[in-house]
Amino acid sequence: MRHSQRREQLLDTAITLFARHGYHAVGIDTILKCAGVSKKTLYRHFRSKDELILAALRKYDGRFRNAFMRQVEARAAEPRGRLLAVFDVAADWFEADNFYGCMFVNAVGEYAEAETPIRRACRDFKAEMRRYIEDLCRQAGAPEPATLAAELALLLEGAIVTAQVSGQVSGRVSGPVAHAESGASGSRVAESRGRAAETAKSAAKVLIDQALAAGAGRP
Amino acid sequence: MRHSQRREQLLDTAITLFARHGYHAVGIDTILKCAGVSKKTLYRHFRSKDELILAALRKYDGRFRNAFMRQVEARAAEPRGRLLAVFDVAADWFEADNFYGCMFVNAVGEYAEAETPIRRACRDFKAEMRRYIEDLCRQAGAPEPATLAAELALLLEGAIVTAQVSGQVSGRVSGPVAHAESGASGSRVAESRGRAAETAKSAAKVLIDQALAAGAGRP
DNA sequence: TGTCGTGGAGACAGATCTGTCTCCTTGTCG
DNA sequence: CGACAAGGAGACAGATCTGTCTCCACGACA
Repeated sequence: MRHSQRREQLLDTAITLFARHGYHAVGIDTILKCAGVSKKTLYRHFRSKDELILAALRKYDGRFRNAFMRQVEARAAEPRGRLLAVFDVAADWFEADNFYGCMFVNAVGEYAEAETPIRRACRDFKAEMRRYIEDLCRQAGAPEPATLAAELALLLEGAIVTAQVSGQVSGRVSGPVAHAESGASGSRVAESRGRAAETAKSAAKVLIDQALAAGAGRP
Repeated sequence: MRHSQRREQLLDTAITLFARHGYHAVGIDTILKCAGVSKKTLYRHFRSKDELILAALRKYDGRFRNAFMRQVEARAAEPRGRLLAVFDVAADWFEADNFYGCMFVNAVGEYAEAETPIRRACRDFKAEMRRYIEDLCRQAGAPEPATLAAELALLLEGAIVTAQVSGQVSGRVSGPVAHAESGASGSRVAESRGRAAETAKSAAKVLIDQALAAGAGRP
């Protein structure tokens, strides 16, 4: 395996484990075992666990935003349609098995103290997402794209958290003991989480229409 | 000190520390030292750390919801005014020094796996908050109080997370080293976090008015 | 005054964590 | 073929974590 391949393997494993279990809860040894990489290799690429976390967040940032935007653009061609498609893409995300909320929000929850690079990475991610929504708002002709974008971003953020907290856990991952009611519960779980996205979408529609109407009524 | 006083002292300390640093990051010994209580006493009251966390969340749940509702009701008498006051109360909360986001959301981030009592406590908290908002929506005469409440709850949730992630850290707590720019930065921080609440409030106004207008136009 | 429950202080076990270091294998390139 | 860098496996140090246990002080009450 090539030098850089190991690095990516390490980061991918770290992303998966941190997303699922949290940051403090996942030890270095666990990541190493899952990635099939030795400790020496890890510390050759990253100076410390914090640096690994930071690199993982950065990689996830790029990958997530890229996929998100591509999916939004695949779903609709018009700016207004794309603004609404944001919430459809979110619904798909929520219904995935490996949905554990927003990695960045969870990271800030664990690294709240002080102004660490980890916090900065999280702020940057949210700012970029907001900027993308703002671009869509501007293309849609909103008179105050920044304001509308801030409102829609709030709805999206709220939907993510609500889907994370309210949705039951997937169950599939919890171990060898099968739950009694785990028959069709998977899809029921997905449905309950997807509802947050639907609610956000219907609220977004109201806000978008109101903003665009206000823009149209102006000289 | 009385038996039950020690228990409450323990819980209050735990709430403060968990909120600020997270759950895995705070060890038992730290809580004991801050609370001025011995290890024996802790394990007399709680079987394990998880049980302490659960008890802390439950106590915080009651205290927070109580204070929140009292403040909302002190700010406005009419149901519609109270729905909006929710976001003013949130703004005050965000601007407090000891604001570190929602304890429950952070808890779910760290205990995502499996269906633990901790997860359940978090879900219950969010459900109760939503129910309170739904009651206000019903009193305000919304034709579909559950739908409007879900939308407003999403906005509130989004504002909490956004205030937590986007807002700089307070600084005051970070140690003996004073930051160079810590002169009036405290209020600037509070202002940046309060903006999320303002955005949510203006969006809420649109959603509420639209819902109430739809209700008035119906037989 | 003697007894008993409560709690403080902390030693201790056993596990786990991060980060370093050694020993050995493997693959690559001159 | 020979040198050398990369990596695997894992021992190790030192810290920290949870949870149990002992020893002792103190106060309430018969």
